[in-house]
Amino acid sequence: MAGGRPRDPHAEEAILRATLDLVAEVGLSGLTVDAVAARAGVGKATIYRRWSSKEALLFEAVATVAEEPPSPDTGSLRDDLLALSVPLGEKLADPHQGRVMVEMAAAAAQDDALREVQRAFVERRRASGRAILRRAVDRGEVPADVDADLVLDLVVGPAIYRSFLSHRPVDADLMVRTVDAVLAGLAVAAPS
Amino acid sequence: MAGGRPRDPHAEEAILRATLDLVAEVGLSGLTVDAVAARAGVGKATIYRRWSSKEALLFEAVATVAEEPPSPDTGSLRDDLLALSVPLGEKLADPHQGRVMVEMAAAAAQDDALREVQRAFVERRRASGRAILRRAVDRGEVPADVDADLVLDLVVGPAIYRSFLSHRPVDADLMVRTVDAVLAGLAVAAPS
Amino acid sequence: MAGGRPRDPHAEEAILRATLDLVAEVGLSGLTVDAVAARAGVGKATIYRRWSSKEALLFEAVATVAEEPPSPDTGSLRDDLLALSVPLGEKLADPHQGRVMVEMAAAAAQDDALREVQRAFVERRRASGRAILRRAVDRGEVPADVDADLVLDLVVGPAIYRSFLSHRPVDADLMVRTVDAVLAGLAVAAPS
Amino acid sequence: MAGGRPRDPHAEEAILRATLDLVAEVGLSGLTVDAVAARAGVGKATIYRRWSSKEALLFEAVATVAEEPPSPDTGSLRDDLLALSVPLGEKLADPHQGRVMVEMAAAAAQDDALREVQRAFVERRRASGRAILRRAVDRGEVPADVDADLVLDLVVGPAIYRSFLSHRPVDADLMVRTVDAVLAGLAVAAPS
DNA sequence: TATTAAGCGAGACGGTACGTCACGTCTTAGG
DNA sequence: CCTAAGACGTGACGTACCGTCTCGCTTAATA
Repeated sequence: MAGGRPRDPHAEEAILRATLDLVAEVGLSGLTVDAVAARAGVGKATIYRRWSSKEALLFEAVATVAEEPPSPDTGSLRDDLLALSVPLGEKLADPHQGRVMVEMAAAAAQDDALREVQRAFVERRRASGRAILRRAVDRGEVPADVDADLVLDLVVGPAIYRSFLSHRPVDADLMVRTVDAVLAGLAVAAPS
Repeated sequence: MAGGRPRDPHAEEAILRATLDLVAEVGLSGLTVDAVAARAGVGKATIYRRWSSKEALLFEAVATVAEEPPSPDTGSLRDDLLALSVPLGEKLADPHQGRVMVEMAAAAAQDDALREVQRAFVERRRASGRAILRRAVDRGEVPADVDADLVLDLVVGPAIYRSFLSHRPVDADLMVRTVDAVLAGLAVAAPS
Repeated sequence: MAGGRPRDPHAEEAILRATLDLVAEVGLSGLTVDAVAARAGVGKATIYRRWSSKEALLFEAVATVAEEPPSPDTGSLRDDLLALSVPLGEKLADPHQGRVMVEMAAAAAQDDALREVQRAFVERRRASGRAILRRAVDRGEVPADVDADLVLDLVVGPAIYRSFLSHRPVDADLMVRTVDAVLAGLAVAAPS
Repeated sequence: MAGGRPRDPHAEEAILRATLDLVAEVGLSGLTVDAVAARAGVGKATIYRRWSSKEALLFEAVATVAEEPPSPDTGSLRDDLLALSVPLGEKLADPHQGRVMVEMAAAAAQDDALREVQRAFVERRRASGRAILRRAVDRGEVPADVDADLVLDLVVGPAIYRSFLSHRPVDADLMVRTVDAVLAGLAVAAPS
């Protein structure tokens, strides 16, 4: 048993593009499936056949354009961490992207499936961060028993906190000072 | 001309209570103005007369029940910081409250007025935190040029980041390890 | 046992005037008590203290400006009837007044009290018409057993029917032809 | 491009039936679109997709159940006219139907489109009446230059006037006496 | 003259219905 | 079986009026 018309890949592409365009224009909360369908020149059913909700659609659309997490290996822990955190800071500093990020976080908070998607998305970036720390351990820059997860939380947390909750500006300088403060803590914890 | 029947404070109270009850039951996204009105035994217009949106209503309801920010003065920077951060961690660890927090953050991201309310709310807590650091400076625990804002971001950020974005558990232990890591950084920055 | 402030006759007058102005502008269905109160510079309670509904208010407002029914006595039945019917035709021919009349009829259809008011209002005009016919009988113009009520119904009915239901124009010529046709019927019923 | 799901004729039917049921129960003014939707098991949008107002809906519902205008041909002008007017009299005599009729007239007075609908509805009945008179002319019962429109206005007007405005009872006897009076006028106008 | 009961403008109150919007599903005809 | 189009039932939205109810004032007639 088989056959039937195959799904049109053009439709998929058009939907994702329309989604990104619209979310940039009106935000996640202002996004409507009707508008996506109209913009993409597609029936609503064609969207729901592929995604279970507009949030799921947005998550995939965002994933589509998200570049691979950077895996920097500059030989310096500080530079590696900055290569990881500065792009995040730039994303949060952009009002559009920052708003969409917190709206996605809110959506994920209410839906187990989306939460898992977002967790996995973040985890991929964290894996890259753990690799950075592993190399730093190998180089002797930090003690072997460093709590990599906590270090990453400390590097990333302040920017998230500022952007999502305390509504103070995020910029590159913040990321630098954050990394330096965290490294200071690692140094004292591991004196020669 | 001044006249007119004054607004009924009982209605105000009933609305806020109904809002809190309902948001605890169904979350911000599941909250409807109709339901609040019904639960409070109030007409919808009575709600809209006071608040411009259900988000604004929720913000005030939450502010109403929010206890004053703790102003601990234990004589120890570490204990003071924990007194500040552990209650936040507990709030985030509760699925209900954590979800509502990120939903409120998303709402604030889309509305200037709400953003300002949230910013002020957070700022009051941060002021308490800056006082803690000032006292620590006075005691000589940390150098006078400590960047209090960054320290507070580092203390709070990881928990926010975990709860909102990376969806890993938050608990008291996390708060302790975070504070200790931050203090380690301060120590090395200010060696005797 | 004592007084209390007497009702302000200025308020009464202002309310009735505002009602007539507004009903001319927006019709009975578009009339709101709030608007009447605002226009009259009066509290809503001051209106409800005097009238039980906006329809009752309108009925009294209209009665206030309604001139006394004409009691023509030209010596000719034809002229007397025309003196009675032509002004009605003019009222119906005016789109504003015609619309308000049918709206008032609809309101009266739903409310016993208003129906009685309207019935009495019409009855006063009919009494004048019956007097006309009585005089015509006295003059020997028509037989003594003429059914005055039916004659009046025949004189007035066509204009009402055209205006309310069949939506064809009403004009003075219609009233003349109607009266002449009715008189023709009377003549044959009372030959020489 | 033509596609799209066709409108469900079952919904249409259910809506019209619910409308008639409800208007019989509560009258036009007591009719609510919500109630129609609930009774018909239909969403409100499904109603608004087809009709622009509850009045428009009612007009169509009434038209749906209105029997074709009688086209009597008894060979007698008197009997033909009675065949036309007596059923109208019965309709007006019924409090329910009479009330709805005047409410519909009031609605038509305020809306051009509805007025045209009602005008056309009445006109169809009037055409039947004109045919009656034409045949009477052919038979030589009345002169060729009879003003058919005026005759019909005279036959129908009194009942309308009584029901809508003067609030006196309408019954079959009234219709008979009206027709006889009108015929008397025609006879004198056309003596052998 | 002091009291007092009712009226006053203003406007908030609990309701009800409005007409709109977006949801996610379903039903067409056609490829 | 997929497609575009678009109607479907559901349910919340924010608005507009309804008729009632305080408010803090007059304003006269009564005691």
